[in-house]
Amino acid sequence: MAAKKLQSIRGIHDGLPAEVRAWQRVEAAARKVFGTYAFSEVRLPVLEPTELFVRSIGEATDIVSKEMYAFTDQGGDHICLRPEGTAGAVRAYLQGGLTRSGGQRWFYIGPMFRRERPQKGRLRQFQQIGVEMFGAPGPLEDAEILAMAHAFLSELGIGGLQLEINSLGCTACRPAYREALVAYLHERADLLCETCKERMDKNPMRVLDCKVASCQAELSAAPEMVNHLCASCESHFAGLQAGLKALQVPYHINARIVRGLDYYNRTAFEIVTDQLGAQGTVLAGGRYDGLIEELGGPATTAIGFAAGLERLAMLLGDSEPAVVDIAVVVLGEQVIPYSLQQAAKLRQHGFSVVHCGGGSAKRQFKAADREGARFVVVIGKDEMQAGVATLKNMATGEQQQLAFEQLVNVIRD
RNA sequence: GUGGAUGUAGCUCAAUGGUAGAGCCCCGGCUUGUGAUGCCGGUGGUUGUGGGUUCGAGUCCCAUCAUCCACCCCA
Repeated sequence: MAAKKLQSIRGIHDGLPAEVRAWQRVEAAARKVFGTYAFSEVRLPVLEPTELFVRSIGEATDIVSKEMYAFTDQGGDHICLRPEGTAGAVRAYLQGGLTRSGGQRWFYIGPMFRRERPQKGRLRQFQQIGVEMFGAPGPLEDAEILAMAHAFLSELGIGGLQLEINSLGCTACRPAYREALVAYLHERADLLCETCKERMDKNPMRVLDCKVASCQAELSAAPEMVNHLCASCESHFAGLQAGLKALQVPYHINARIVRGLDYYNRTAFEIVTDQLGAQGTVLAGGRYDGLIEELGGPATTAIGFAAGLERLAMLLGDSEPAVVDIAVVVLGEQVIPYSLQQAAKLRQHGFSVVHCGGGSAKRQFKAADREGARFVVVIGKDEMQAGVATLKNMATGEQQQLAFEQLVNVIRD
């Protein structure tokens, strides 16, 4: 070992083959399901101007105030590694001049960066699968987006998930609710935990999802946003639920759901599991009707969500081993060039083929077994001269001599 | 950022302050062209790193790094 051990940065992990296979299962499900809803993939920059997140997520949020990898580059520009995907998507939507091109339905898959204390299901570089819909006026779009999220997770076959929805109200009704909540909290301030006392004025809605049991007890009678919605938010929320019922998407209302990012309004939702410890949110999102205007575009309704790729992959259970169809075992130095040619031909038929590299038959069969090869094609001097190969089925142990054309058909079955 | 637990072979783990081990993996052998079961042998560790205490430290102390768990936050 070298003088100094070189290792990855804290909280930033390598995607080794077994893990990447699990990721690919998640990605494949996303592409398939999102495709059926006519969403298109976009690939957006990892590096963005720091200002973008300050203006969208909000300066006071933890993400912006202490978790961003932000720095000044050699030209003096303030840039950062993106901590989430929505702001960049909006920026691209505006920059791409798409505001007059009708509604946009986008999804993306890629790394995000947040300098948090690492934990299970919480990394400093992690991957999100995100969905954004620009031009999504009504509750119908909310219901369809949620149905799509539900279909995506169903496609993955993950059980034990729960969809929770809430309404955060809008600029018309939220301030009054907020006042009512703050008043309620102040009445019993001395019964709340220390962090909640701090949160009470800074971000009172956050108190609602405090995990301290005594706080939750005090909150049982707290005013809930759902009961303070203005008429239009009220009907929006009702419309969403009607849509979910029509689409048979199971859900329940959780008035405690709050979003950490400033730009959300009305519909907020989370899909949670109890199998991931403290990091149980597997997918979350909501409506953000004000953000596009906030970033300099025309007033545009929008809704989206993001799912944690690693978290989903952890719920998948053991992934399938890599598939190897054929291992080529070659016996005799002089047969090696010929065996290489035959391996190449088998690959042209679309099989995954490993060449065992010669040497003793025992060594090569052992290697074939380790690779999990379904079949072994044995080529020795005799086979070469006769233009055939010995095909062994590794599961059954059966073995037969066949011409290459026949052999291809046997393996296909 | 706060609190707690843990770092010994590639992996999972042993080792009353007194010579660092096992299982699995890997490599080779048990007749000439046959794996996954058996038998035999072999490679592989400055015990995360740096200090300290001690005649002597994997073991005790301090620091540091990393992982895990919880808080916090969030996907």
